[in-house]
Amino acid sequence: MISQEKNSGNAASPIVHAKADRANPVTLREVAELAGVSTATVSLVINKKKNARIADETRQRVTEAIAQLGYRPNAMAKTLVSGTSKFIGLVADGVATTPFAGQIIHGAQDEAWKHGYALLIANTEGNQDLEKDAIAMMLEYKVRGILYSTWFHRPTDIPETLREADFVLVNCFSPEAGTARAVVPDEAQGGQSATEILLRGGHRRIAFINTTTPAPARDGRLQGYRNALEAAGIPFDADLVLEAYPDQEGGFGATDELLKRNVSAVYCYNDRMAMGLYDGLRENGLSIPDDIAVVGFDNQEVIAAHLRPPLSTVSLPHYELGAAGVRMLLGLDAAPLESAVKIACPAVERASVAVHTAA
Amino acid sequence: MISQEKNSGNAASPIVHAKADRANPVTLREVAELAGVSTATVSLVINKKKNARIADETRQRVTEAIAQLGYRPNAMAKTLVSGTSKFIGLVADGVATTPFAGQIIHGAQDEAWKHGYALLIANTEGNQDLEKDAIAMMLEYKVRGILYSTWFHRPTDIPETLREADFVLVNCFSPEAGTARAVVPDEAQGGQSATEILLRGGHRRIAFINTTTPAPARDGRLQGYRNALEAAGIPFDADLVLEAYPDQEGGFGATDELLKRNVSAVYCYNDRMAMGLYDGLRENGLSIPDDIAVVGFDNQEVIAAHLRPPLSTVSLPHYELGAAGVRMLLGLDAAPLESAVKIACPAVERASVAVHTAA
DNA sequence: GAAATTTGCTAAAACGCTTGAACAGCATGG
DNA sequence: CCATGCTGTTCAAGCGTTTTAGCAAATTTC
Repeated sequence: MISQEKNSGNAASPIVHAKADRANPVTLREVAELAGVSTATVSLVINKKKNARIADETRQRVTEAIAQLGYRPNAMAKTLVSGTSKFIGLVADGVATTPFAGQIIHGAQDEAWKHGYALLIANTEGNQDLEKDAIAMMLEYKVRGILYSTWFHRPTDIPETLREADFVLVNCFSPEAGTARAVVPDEAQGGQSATEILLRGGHRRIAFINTTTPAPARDGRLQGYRNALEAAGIPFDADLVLEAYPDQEGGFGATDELLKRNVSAVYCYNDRMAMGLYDGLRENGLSIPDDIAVVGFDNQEVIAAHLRPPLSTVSLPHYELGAAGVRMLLGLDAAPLESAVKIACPAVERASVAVHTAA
Repeated sequence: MISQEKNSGNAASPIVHAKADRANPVTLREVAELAGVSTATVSLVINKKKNARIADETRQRVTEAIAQLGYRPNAMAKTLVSGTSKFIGLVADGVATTPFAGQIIHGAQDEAWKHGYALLIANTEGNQDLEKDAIAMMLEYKVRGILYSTWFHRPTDIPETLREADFVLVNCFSPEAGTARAVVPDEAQGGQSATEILLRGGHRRIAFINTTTPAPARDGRLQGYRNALEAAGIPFDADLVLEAYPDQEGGFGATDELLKRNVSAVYCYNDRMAMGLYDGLRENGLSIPDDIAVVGFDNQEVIAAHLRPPLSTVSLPHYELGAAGVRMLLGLDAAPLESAVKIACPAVERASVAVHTAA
């Protein structure tokens, strides 16, 4: 009476059951009809429900029908019922402004996938309106949660709407502690590791060319340098800390000042400065690592691995940040509200620091 | 009788109407109740239906109710009804293997967003199974279509399942012509532009250091070189075409051979080779651009813009590829099946080629 | 061999929304 | 004043799933 769909038996339909048409996808109902069971049964079979009692023979028939029709579940319908999707949103303020950001996406995507989630990304280029829209979109699509990431490590304000979702800050943190979960690189440990590469190379007079731009990295990387020296019993000499704009030109330009310091090794705030410094040292007829050893920070592959000589440096763990963000979001990793979780920056040793032989 | 939900008037519910609880989102129905209308009306107001006749006063009340409750439509429910989502899938074989890929994502994301679509990305790292799963997932989420992209320009096989969706190949193409829409960089034009930079610089004897690795780029960039020479009336000299592995070491290693050719300018297959060549030329005491002018290809920012001197090169239009892919998918741009659409590689002139004064 | 239990399956409601048909009330035209 | 046409709104079906309660048949228990 109500539904005349079940043309069970009564001729007419020549069972053509063609494969999914792009516009008319195969539904559960059609599978059920072909298998001669109810949609409930098909659903139970598909989802391999533990305590569902289905005869092997039936299960078999359903499986065949599914294969025959090329059935694909409609995730939207599923989500409607369950209330939350298998999406994790990733809001980035610069997907590709830097080669780095890609790695955050990459890490997040891999980890999300591992747990059955797909990544929904939005690039906002820092535009507040776009950001708001992006978050709204994600909320509408019932994402499981949102990763809010920045392309360089910095404090950030938390957009109002973000609080409507479950979220984790990635590569950034809230200035007001205790209000958001966050994961950031461990700059101090990184700075320490960088310095230690040089210490292991036998160097005692080590300069640090820091950036002029205020950032957590600036403070952290300096702190790491001091910690390393202290641990090695070398007094900190403020005169050995220079500052320059954090790019090639900055590194190049710092060469002269550096040479006045009479050091045997330099730790640069980042790889780009190191790249500039390479040019500067070369112009002064100095060779790396024999005359001066150099380490950078960031491990920007295209640069670091291919300079001549290849640059020893410290990796910014972007991939790991993305992955850790997802784990924290899903509650798989501890995610304290009080302070950001710090991810280690592993040292990457290459030829820009000579191996220390004997004492 | 059927529904006892409409507690219209009959006491009991103390109209607390709190704002959206994360677990219990506000629904259309609640908005309707608060505004004292039916859900149909609310829906009509929200979607600003053209031929819906709604009194201004009603419209007003609904709008207020929405604001008051902080209502957010459930996109999944919407999609269920309409049949297709506002998603565009992007399958990439290396999201961040290279800084490039990020730009494809970026371009696709911006363009998609512009048309009200969100990007669903999946990184497969070339893994076939992952790829299949990713495409399946996208199909289940009823994506409007899929962008299938590779991190370097190359022919590709089209996964079986991809054909179940509307799709466009980005930065790759099908070896069997006429079977898929595709968008790729115009390598030949790029090679020609690169060579022309040198020709404009007054150079006549121009070497080309090509890659040893077979790829459309290898053929296209060489063709462009030949086209440019021909247009300038310079006979092609096979002796001026060298080959090397396409990285810094390759460029560096090609220096000696190059110097035997007695040329005044070099066009390198890519920026990384140019970077290596810089080192090689420097070691030979040659200066760029005075002794030898250099152009690269790819415009890999971190390298090209910051070498000393900055490198003239040609951009791979990754951002545009992503954007064009989306437009083709949505039917906004022509998308012939017969052959891939080619996107121009614009020249980027920097200081590695001196300006030509006088003839 | 009746009662109790287990097995295999289905009916139907629910998820939140859209949309065409329908309807009441009112104004207009003849 | 009846037919007609608007206007503003609601009804109710439907989108493709999941899931709980329930039912008939088969099997076991005593």
